Amino acid sequence: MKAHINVAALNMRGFGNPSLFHRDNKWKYILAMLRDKRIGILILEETHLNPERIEEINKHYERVMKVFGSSDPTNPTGRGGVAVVVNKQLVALEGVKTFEIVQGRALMVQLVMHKGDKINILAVYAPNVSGNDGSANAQLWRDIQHWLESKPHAPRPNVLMGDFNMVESGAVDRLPAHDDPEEAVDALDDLKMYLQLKDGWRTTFPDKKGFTFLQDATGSQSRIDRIYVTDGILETAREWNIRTSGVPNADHDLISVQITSENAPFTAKGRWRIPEYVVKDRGFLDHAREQGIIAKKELEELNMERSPGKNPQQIWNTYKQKIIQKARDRAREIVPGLVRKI
DNA sequence: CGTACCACCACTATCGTGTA
DNA sequence: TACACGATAGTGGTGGTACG
Repeated sequence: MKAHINVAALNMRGFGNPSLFHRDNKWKYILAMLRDKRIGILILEETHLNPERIEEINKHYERVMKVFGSSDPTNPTGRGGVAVVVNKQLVALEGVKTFEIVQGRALMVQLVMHKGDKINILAVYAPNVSGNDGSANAQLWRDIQHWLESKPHAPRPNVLMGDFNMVESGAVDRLPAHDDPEEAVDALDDLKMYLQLKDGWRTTFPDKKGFTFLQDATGSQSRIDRIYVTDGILETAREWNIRTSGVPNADHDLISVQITSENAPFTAKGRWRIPEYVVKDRGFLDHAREQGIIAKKELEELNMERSPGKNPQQIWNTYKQKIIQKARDRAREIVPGLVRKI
């Protein structure tokens, strides 16, 4: 049984050839990506999908994926558009709900993970800022917040991801470095605070330079594609990645993360067990062996004579306590190491 | 089917002008 | 002098249509 799921986002820059069967159509690359990278949920921007195209895709790829989309109101096949693709072979579709918050720009999907946990993913494609004018970009964040405030019974997103078309800190997220308009940064900040969300990649790599968008013409790079999550999700999230997508002519990279549902085994009320990555850890194994030998020696020295302070049960128990303590210590040491390795 | 065309889209850089 | 702002240019793509 799988407790974790790969979530990814990509700006796909159009549909490709208008025929799904044509070799230059992009959707077969999307499918290949879902399979190769074992992506359960994929967020797409600049999809240029109208309802007819969505229907066509859902028919053609019915056995493997389901697409939920929101189209630009004025030019659905020509600009913008967000979509959420569910890999049917990895994620159950029962109980899925969608909320179109801003047409062609913001679409929320609620999915039911195993054990009934719900995950609410808000997919966004923000307007780009032009020069110093961040007003359109800022407006999207305000529109989303107003929508949420006016619908207190709608789900709160615990994942916010997509193409933000701006960065929070120009010094580290752009090359050459430059800040984006304050209006946009502030509006996103407000929404972040309202939803208690954090930039997962930046939290994991506080000073690292990493970019998701390269403009060939100018050589400038930026990290305008991001994934924000709640603390609860951040705790167990792994594998924050920026990778090439394999989709032709998509000039953004694929961003992804592996998340675990909030009540998943590691943090559940259920019995704690030694994580797999600790069981395989050399430091832990050596310690377990050493302590085992010590315990065995103590047992032999007992020579079948028991007393309240010294008996086989007690020796066994202290042995177990020592191993568990070591496992917890190693787990704490290993996890940041794993993250750093990525 | 491929190609040629045209308007449009996305994103960044740069340059001139006004203001502190 | 420094910066904010607005307009514009530049690059390379897209989608739709027409044409062969």
